[in-house]
Amino acid sequence: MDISDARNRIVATADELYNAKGIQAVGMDELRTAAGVSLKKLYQEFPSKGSIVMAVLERRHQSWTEGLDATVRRAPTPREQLLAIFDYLGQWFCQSTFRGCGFINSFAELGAISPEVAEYARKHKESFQEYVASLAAGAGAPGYLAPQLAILAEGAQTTAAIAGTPNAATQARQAAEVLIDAALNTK
Amino acid sequence: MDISDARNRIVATADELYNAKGIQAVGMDELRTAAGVSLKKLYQEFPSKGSIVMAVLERRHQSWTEGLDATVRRAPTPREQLLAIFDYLGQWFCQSTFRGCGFINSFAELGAISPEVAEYARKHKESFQEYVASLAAGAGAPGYLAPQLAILAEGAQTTAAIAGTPNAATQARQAAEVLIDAALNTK
DNA sequence: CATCGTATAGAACGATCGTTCTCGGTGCAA
DNA sequence: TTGCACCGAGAACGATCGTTCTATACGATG
Repeated sequence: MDISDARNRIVATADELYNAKGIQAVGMDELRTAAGVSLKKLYQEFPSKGSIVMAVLERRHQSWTEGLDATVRRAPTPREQLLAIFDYLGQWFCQSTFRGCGFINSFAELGAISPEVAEYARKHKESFQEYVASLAAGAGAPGYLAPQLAILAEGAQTTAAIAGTPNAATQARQAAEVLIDAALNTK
Repeated sequence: MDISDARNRIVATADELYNAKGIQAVGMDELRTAAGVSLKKLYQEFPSKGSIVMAVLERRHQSWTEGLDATVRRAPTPREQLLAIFDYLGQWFCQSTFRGCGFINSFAELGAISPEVAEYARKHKESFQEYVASLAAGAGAPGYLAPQLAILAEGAQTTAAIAGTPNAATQARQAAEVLIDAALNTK
């Protein structure tokens, strides 16, 4: 087993467990067992639980960004690229492991007591907003459209998570269509 | 001191502390000290921390519902009543104690390990959606408008919380205006 | 084979959690 | 004054947390 192989497995396992049960509900021993590494190796790879949490957030950010971009890139027109954001959300919501946005959740759980976590969540959302803004700019939309679509996407995530149904994705997508067309026509 | 007076102070203090630091980060001893009651009285009023959490959620639900309705009722027309939702959010976001929706936060923190909390958060969001639906119906809007506005409201809450700015309220309000007018015109 | 460095499983540690118990004081009734 | 029922402060308890330490097994090297 490679050394970074163990590292990856630890982070991947932590990601799953933290998502399924919440960060604070998963102890190091449970993570150790699930990842199949010794406690010593765990602390050899990471100095503390907090650093594992940050590594999980980085992993989530990368996974989310790549997955979103892959879906968006399949859309033929700038307008459909903006709508593809909500298709990506729809796929995500349908996964059985979906339990809400990991950044919203970690912010809610640890944001008040961990400046690192709060800051990383802020950065992640900021990067999403910039991504939406770049797509909106590509569609020739006015600047106010992107924040509106980002808010729709955020709302769809929490609504889907708490309601337990993926309906919010299509509802948000239809709303996005109205907002996009209105923004493009009044331009 | 009345017996229910102590109860109210416990719940009010727990509400503040849980909101400020997160539920799991506030121990019974800290709550006891802040509320100024003995540990014995605390457990005399509530059988467990979980029951305090549920009492806090009930308090939040009542406070939110009443505050929202008071703002909405001041609006003269059905259309402006729908928009008043976002004015209410704007006021809320500007409070220094604002740290996101307490139900989203409690769901993120405890939803996976406490069916009670998850269920109550679901019920709260459901009641909000029904409230929006009743306002939308009063404005003569088609049925699909209310979920769209509710998603906007949810998104504004998480965006404002994580970004740390109240901007999302006005952005969501402007988006709501577009959606409302589009829905009313195509009817 | 003997030896040594390393990795492992799991015990142990201090801290903190939610919860309960004990002790000492206080007000009231007789 | 004496007895008694309550009350608050905080010690105590068992569990669990994150983290570290120890004892044991193993594998490579001479």
